[in-house]
Amino acid sequence: MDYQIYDDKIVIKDSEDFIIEHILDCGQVFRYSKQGSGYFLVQKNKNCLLHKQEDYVIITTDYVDEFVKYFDLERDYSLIKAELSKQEKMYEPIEFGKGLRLLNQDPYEMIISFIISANNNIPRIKSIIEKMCVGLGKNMGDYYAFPTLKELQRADVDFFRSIGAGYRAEYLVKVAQQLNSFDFNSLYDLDTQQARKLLVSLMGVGNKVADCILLFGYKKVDTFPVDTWSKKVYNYLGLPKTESTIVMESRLVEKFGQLSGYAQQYLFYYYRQMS
DNA sequence: TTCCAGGGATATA
DNA sequence: TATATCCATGGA
Repeated sequence: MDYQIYDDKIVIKDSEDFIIEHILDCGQVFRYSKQGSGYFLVQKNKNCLLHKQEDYVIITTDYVDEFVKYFDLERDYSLIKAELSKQEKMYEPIEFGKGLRLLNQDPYEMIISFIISANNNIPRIKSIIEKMCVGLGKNMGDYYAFPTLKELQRADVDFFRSIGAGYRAEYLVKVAQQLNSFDFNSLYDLDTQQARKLLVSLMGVGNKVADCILLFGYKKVDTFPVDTWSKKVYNYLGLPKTESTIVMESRLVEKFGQLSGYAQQYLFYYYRQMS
């Protein structure tokens, strides 16, 4: 990725490998909103502003180093796309979402966010998370930080109900306690299967939510989260019929290997936007 | 009114 | 291990 770093901004030369809307709207991130001609984004307690200007994408932020990592700028997505495009029925989805990138997000934030995502839709997920941040997170002036674990533990079931979490309210209270003894960093060094096993021991985390945490929080790209959209994608790809999501996932990961996570994002974005 | 959304927990066999 | 049922909420 061709980019320049300044004190308070990252300047990316206009590229098919970085398109703001593709990155934000592919379902991996929830804390962003339109602001003027650009987008305002928050991760943990840090923020940035994204906008396109003539031949550049500008990321304005006080946390330049963090967001270079966050936006995965060191990775060459043209290679990933070239490789994936060789697969049948992949050319169109990749062309459609050619500017998306897999963000490097905070594992703890992913755990909480994707517990909320279960059997829910994206606008509601965003709304619940935002209310949670306003209610529990630190006031940073222009925005609220994602609540720390300690801040999260101050909330009870009634609070999570009041922000619309529904039956997930009890999961959140329970998992906030479980996370006291959860070694977040240890998962980076484990293989995907071992790490998944630890994650599904958490309340409200099943296979699919675990896969999202592994993919978006830990960059375990040999995962293919199977949700209601992926089930449609599965048929689109023409794989052997099955009702089992476990079988679907294993066939998808077998098909895409170490590029599974990337494939999943292009397909999810394409199929969801087309519907 | 029913269906659906980036599903998971629980009971049951 | 595999399947059936229940679960809050709000938009379509």
